[in-house]
Amino acid sequence: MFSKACQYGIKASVYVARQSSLGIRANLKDIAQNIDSPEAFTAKVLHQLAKNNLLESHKGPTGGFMIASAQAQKINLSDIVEAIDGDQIFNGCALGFPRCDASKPCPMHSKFVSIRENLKKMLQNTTLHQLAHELVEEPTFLKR
Amino acid sequence: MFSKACQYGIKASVYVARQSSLGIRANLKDIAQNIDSPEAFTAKVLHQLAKNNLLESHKGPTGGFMIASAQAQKINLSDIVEAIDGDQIFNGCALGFPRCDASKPCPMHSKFVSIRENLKKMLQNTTLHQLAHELVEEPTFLKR
DNA sequence: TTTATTTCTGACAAATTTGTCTTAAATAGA
DNA sequence: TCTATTTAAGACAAATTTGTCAGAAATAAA
Repeated sequence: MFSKACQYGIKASVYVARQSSLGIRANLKDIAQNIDSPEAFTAKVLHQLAKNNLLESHKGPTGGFMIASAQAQKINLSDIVEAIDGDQIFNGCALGFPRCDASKPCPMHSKFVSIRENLKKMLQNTTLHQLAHELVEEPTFLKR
Repeated sequence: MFSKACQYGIKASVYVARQSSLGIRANLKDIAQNIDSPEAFTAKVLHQLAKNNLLESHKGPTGGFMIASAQAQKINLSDIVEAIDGDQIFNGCALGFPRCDASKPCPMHSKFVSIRENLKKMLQNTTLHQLAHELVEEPTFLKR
């Protein structure tokens, strides 16, 4: 469904947002440990998110990553997913056709659109703030 | 969402079922041409489906692949997907955790379960016969 | 029985995704 | 200014998925 890069990206974003809300700037090592991901690979994902203005990065000692709470309320899961995996998941055909719509549907089209739309809506309606917040009030986990 | 192997598998199954309903046994070359897929790779996928009893294969001249209409009514899309991609799509966690449920949820869990269930139900409730049949009464396409 | 055709099988190759490593660039603090 | 720390960047490596090829096994038909 989502690539590993994307999964790491979501976990990292949730962790950074949560730390930020506590006034703590999270650095790479800290993030990777807390979401149980390979450090160097996670660095790339974080950089990708930073390039898309989905989080702030700061170099140097005391540096690290931040997402202001106000920002976290504006960022949807769909933004993160799209920044890393692209928009294939939102618009793509189940059978991989470059073009597939009601006027020239693949055999799965009519059954698949509503699934895809549900997923899209869920991702577009879920903010990063929500995920980070719910993590606090009723704990959800970022590592096993 | 689905691997390429799985997409080929679905397309091939639909094509074979359709040909079978016309009394025609489809061979590899014919299938690959009509679903616009690499021949050798498709052979592997077909073999995988045959191993799972989702279609019959016959060697030798006039050989090829078949799915009896009665069978096609019993085969669900979920059977095909599971035979090729496994059951990760039905039960897997959005963030990739090996275990993720209400008692120990990942941050996306509560939002994701209904999406996953919808997809599962759709695949379980759609028969191969349906897809192959709809292809006839209101054409859907297997290649572009 | 022989031949031609077709699926089966496994080794190999290419492409993509995932992951690692090293060096550069920035910067906070002594 | 100097040093230590941290992200940025890009080359490289491993793993997985996708795709190819060649020969074996089965079988229909002559």
